[in-house]
Amino acid sequence: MDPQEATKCCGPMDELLDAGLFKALGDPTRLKLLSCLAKCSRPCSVTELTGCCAVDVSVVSRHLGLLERAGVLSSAKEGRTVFYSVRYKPLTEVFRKLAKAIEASRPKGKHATT
Amino acid sequence: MDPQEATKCCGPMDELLDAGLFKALGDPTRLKLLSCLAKCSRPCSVTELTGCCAVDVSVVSRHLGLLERAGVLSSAKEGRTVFYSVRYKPLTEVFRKLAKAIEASRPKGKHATT
DNA sequence: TGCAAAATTGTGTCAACGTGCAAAGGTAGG
DNA sequence: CCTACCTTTGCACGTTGACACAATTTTGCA
Repeated sequence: MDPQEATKCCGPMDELLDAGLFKALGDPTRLKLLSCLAKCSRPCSVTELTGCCAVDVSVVSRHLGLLERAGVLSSAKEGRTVFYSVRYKPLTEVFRKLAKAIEASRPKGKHATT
Repeated sequence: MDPQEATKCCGPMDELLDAGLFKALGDPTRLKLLSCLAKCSRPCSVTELTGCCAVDVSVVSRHLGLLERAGVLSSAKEGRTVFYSVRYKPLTEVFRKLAKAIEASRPKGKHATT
């Protein structure tokens, strides 16, 4: 198949390759927040999470909001504090499907797959 | 565990969460190139890949170079044309490990995992 | 040797992004 | 009410990133 034709036909990868998700994960500070949140294994507030990285609270708030809009986190307001949690299921699913799709599109034993 | 402490201890996710990789995948044009390359199931030249997206050849060249440096693609020069291929194995592995790590850090049956 | 093709690199432009600081919502408690 | 706390938003600044176009390099071929 030529790349020209490949553009038109859409395989299982196309709906999985979401630029928004990857862009959200493409920042060290946001990655740190996600890692922290995952290691805590519990919902954390914005102020708590601010202790994870060396930036202002306002910046953390913005990052968390972005991660939520990207589908990485979920938030739950409780009084005046907002608790963020990792959306484990969807995130796991996306990466698992992605691995599967890439694996599937690999031409087995035809080309070098370095 | 508090986010403060979580910052210091490094779990299996920390080495997997590479901002460089996600940043490389966080652009629609680059994603299109990757998708095209995967659907073709064969190495493609820069000129060929240019047919995939509506940008200049120079831009495509830069994108492909970036994807290669990020570990997504591999290149093989043949005469005056350069063929790019998807690095299926490492890419699949990263996403599979990522899915595993996120799944593992999920607190089973304790909090809502929306 | 000269020319054409393929790819890269240089340069300038414009939008998007990350950040800090200050101000502004909301919300619980005295 | 009034204050303190948590969070969000507005604004300004500097950096990064994507892009087009032109020039350059490298290679194959007549």
